[in-house]
Amino acid sequence: MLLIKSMADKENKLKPNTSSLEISTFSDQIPANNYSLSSIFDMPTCETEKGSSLSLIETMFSSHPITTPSTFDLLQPPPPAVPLLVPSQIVNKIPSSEIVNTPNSSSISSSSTEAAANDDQLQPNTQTVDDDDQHKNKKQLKPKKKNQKRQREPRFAFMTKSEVDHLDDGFRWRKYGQKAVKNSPFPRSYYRCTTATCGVKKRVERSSEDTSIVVTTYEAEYICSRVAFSLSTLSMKSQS
DNA sequence: CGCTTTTGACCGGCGC
DNA sequence: GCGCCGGTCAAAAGCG
Repeated sequence: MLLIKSMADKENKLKPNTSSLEISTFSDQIPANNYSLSSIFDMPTCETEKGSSLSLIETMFSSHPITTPSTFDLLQPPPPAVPLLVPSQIVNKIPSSEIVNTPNSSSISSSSTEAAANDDQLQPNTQTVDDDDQHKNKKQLKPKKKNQKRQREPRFAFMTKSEVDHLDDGFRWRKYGQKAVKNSPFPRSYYRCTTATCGVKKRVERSSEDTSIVVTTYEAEYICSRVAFSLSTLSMKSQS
């Protein structure tokens, strides 16, 4: 779990002189009082399973190649940053049902996106696309998948105190949807990573309980790791 | 022109 | 079966 607070002035996208970021990553399997990062030299981690965590270095260079420019290249010279612990109360505000991270979740063979892609590959494409097909309604465009319970990808959320909803986390994202959230005046935005080989999705919504907090939920652990790493890097650079 | 955002419709799971 | 809700699609509009 990474818990960082940084006094940030995130490039031009953020209002200057305003941003105080509190970022936390967590899963619902992690006790609320189980924080780490007591100093900037501690390697922040993304908790994956109960009692285990991956070092960011391990996850960054493991089996998930990223071909994008590195996060370090994309990030601007950091402003002074001060890491500190985030109260566990804030972390607990996220409904646990939203952060799915079962003990077996890390061993799920394919993500929801990948599963969908695999399913598409498995299904023979017997239809030929012509002009008429394009005028068919959406029900016909999508083949139904029966008796396949969709497995949800484990999610990892960052809680960020910021006036800006969509923070620059070093990846390129394309918004593909926005929905009103029940019991919240703020909409939830859905983003898909547009980087090659990166099919990760994320959701961004502002907390209705604390409107200064933006909750960004990633559907891939290694994204979480890289975001955490980039943030910790910002912190370390600012100290030197 | 290519990429991103917007937005209404659609889909599937779930509870009643 | 029906309605609700979260998530996704895709056409149109916007933008650099």
